[in-house]
Amino acid sequence: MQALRTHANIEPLQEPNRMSSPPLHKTYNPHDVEKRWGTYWIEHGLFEPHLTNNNPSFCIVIPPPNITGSLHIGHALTYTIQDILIRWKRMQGLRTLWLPGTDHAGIATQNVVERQLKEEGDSREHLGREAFIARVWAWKDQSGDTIIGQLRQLGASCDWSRLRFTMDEGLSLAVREVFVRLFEEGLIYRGERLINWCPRCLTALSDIEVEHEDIKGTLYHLLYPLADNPQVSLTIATTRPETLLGDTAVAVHPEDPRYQQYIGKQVRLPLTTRTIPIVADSILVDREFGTGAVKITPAHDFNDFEAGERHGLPRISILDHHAQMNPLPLEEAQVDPDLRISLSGKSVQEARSIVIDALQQQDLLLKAEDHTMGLGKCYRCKTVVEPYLSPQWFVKTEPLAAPSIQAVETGEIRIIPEGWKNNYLGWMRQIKDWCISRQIWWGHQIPAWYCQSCNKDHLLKSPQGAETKPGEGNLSESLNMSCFITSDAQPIVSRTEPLVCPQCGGSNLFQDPDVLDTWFSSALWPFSTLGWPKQTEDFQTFYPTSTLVTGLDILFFWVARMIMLGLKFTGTVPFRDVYIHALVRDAEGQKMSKSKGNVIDPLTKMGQYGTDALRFTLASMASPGRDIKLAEERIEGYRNFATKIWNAARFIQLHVEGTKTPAPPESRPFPDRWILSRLNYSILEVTKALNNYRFDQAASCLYQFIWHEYCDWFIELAKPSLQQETHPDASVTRHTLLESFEVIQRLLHPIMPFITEEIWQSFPHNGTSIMTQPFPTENADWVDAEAEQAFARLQDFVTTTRTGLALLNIPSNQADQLWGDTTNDKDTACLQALKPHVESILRSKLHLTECEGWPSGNILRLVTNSLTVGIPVKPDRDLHQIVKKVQKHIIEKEKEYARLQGRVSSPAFREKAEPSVIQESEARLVNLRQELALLTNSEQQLATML
RNA sequence: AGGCGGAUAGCUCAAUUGGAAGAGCGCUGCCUUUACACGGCAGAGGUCGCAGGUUCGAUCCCUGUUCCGCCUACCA
Repeated sequence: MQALRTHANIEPLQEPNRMSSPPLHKTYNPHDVEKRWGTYWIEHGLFEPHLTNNNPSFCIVIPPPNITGSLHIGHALTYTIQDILIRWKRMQGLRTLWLPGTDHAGIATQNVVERQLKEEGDSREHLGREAFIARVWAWKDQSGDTIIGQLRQLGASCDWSRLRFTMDEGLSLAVREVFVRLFEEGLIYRGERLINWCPRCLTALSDIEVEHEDIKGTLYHLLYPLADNPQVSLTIATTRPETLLGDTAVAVHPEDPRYQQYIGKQVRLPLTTRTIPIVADSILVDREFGTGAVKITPAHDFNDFEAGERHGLPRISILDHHAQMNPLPLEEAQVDPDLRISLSGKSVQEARSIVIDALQQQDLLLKAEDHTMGLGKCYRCKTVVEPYLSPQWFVKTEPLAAPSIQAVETGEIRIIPEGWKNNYLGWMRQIKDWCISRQIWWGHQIPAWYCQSCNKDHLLKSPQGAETKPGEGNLSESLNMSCFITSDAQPIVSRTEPLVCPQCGGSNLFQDPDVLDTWFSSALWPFSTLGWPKQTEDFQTFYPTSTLVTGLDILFFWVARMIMLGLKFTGTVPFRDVYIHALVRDAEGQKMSKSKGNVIDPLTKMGQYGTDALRFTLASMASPGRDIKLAEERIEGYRNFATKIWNAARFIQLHVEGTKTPAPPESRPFPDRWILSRLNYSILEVTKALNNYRFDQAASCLYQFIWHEYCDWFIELAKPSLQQETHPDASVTRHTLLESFEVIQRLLHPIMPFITEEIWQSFPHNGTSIMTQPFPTENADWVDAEAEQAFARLQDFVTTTRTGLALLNIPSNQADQLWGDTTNDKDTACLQALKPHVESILRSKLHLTECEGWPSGNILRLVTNSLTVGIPVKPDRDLHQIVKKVQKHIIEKEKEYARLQGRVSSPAFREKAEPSVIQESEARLVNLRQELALLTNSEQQLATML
């Protein structure tokens, strides 16, 4: 640790200079303070790592916010936590880098710009691909960095000179490199699969981009007559009757006695002229559910798709990319002509009621019952997602998952809190292939090209299902119209654009129109941002990164995939620790959303209460594994804390100003030794908490120590000696005040960077910034158990005395006035009666040796081992209240006494409990007996006076 | 449907190899004492979700149960 202090990034501790610094303003104005130091830090390059030394590195890559985003409270939490870690490690002398950047957020950004175009009466299709992309870039340049500015406001000490964007040249290079290598190894493939399709965004989505929601639906029981005996029908249960037009089989359980005789026969598919087979499938069919007979619609249901594969069934897709019924496939499906006409162009909902009507007319609808079912929605636009058969690109994930599972199992990557580990492992173990192609324009276009000559038979397939050959119509127009490239086309995958076809030498090539899933480039973030695939200095210094801080919501989207691709391409884990923090909710525990109007805007709160207050609030509530319910009062409370610190600083400044900075004393009075010992303890506690990612514990420890020990006791005790210059302890106290307060600022700095910098700078100091001062470490010289014990007794004595005063309703500030009062008889009698009561309270808290001479006049004199104090008192003449209190006290004590006596007299307890426990219990019993005697006595005396 | 987590003061949350329940906010009372009323001092307030079990002793361990939250999932 000592060695670290000499490193260039950290300024060694020095005697503070004597230069007079401007004193703190009378009132704390967070806005001024934040503005001043926010700029200062950047101007002095304090966020940049110093590469010239050999200290260990510490690196966090930022979870890149979307360029469409603006800072919400969840961001504020995650970035505050990261900044706390970064500032702390930087102060500890590590080569520290927090690498910032933004994500191009494919679908989200495209949606934003498309919405703008719509307002202008324009459209993406009308603009064309190139112009549209140019338009998105223009939008990005204009408002894409909003959130970066807001991050700076938050005090985030990112190295802004290394700002990255997922579509930067370097990052795009990494994307291509990874894509090509995965393709070459057979880990990326194309195929016509059933995928999740958003009919509004007109693109494929991966499994995890679909949000599930339970809705109330209907389970329809439909009759499918046997082809050879229409008198007999199978009853099929379905929630989606409209898809029956695409049925290609009916499945029953092979061992279901009800249906065994029908297996292999045909049914007539209602509303069509087709017949379909009855197959046996034990995987698809649950005998208990519905009727035990299931329709198979391979093109519209994921299970049916798989069942279709097992039985070699054809797939009939009856919906187009807008999830509307389309004439062409309906004709292929041999739907009744009249129905075909009425269905054409209808949405799923409309089609459902038309189909139900038609079935009813033919008496083929047996019944309809309520049924809750899961419904998938697009995570970007909340539109109902439709399973859709289309050619897409996939990553084969299983070979990538195996090492990723191992990395977490062996602890090479730690997930904190550990509870989420199983979540990760469970998902990884049953991972599915990752659909990475998106039918949008904004993003990394897939580096695959097609030769029109080599694929001349069927190259394009329209969303309506029609296949066209190259040369028929305008190619680029077709691609604009969301045509798919058929899955049997041969892609040429390359790092650079090929000029000629390697097969035929022809030059009629065009690039795959799809772009990659946004999360594909995010998955490379920890190494692509550091320069990979080049072996840059940054990459070598900072990779693998140290800690990844994120919310649970992107564990699978992002974290899992970073681990998979990081291991695959760099051979090592991308980070050591994954710290997963909670989600922020409002005070009622509701998820914050604009539509609910319960959004707490961090920027507003920062303006209102100060950034430090917000940061401290977030830190204090970041307990692991729990959602954070943010109540505004908490921010207010910590704003008060900031004010308290400010005023403490002013107090010290006021009393040290103009005096010589005191030399370190040879010996200190015990309150000074006490506060240093407590400070040392706090340093250990805060460090321990930060080491364990317990930001809540660090915060509450700081709060408790600074407010309730340093301010409430130490500063209060310092006052008498500071206020008279001749006091023997004045110089020592000044030194202790200054010294400990400076350490406190450094200890607090990671959480409250602005106010601590302001205070630190306004005190005598040496160095550029508190940021580059060493984080406080343990100081064994400060440990003083004796002083702590002595101080605890003092605190107890003072507190108890004050309690006694309050009990007698004596305002402490009236003490002086009362001092000379003459005593009257009634008061004396009252005090006499109360004596046992007060004494019992005092006795239970203090080790009183005597409680003498009381009442003597109206002076209460208390004597303990070390102190004698005389307190002037005056009883309340209305005794009723006091008697009530005494009686209540007695009841409580009696209850406790009974319980304790039961325990102590139990033979089992005596036999089995530890001796120390027995002793303790017995001692307490004796104490209680005494107290009870005193109290009862007191009560009786008081009662006679009423 | 499965998995995980939570249930402790009016609110938000701590703590505990099982042995007298703790903070903050809020509330009540007193106090404008030259750091701070965004303050000080004191106080009230808890069958530690419900029911069983293990134990001399359970808020803590076990079983069951009820709510709430989250994650995963193909029950048509």
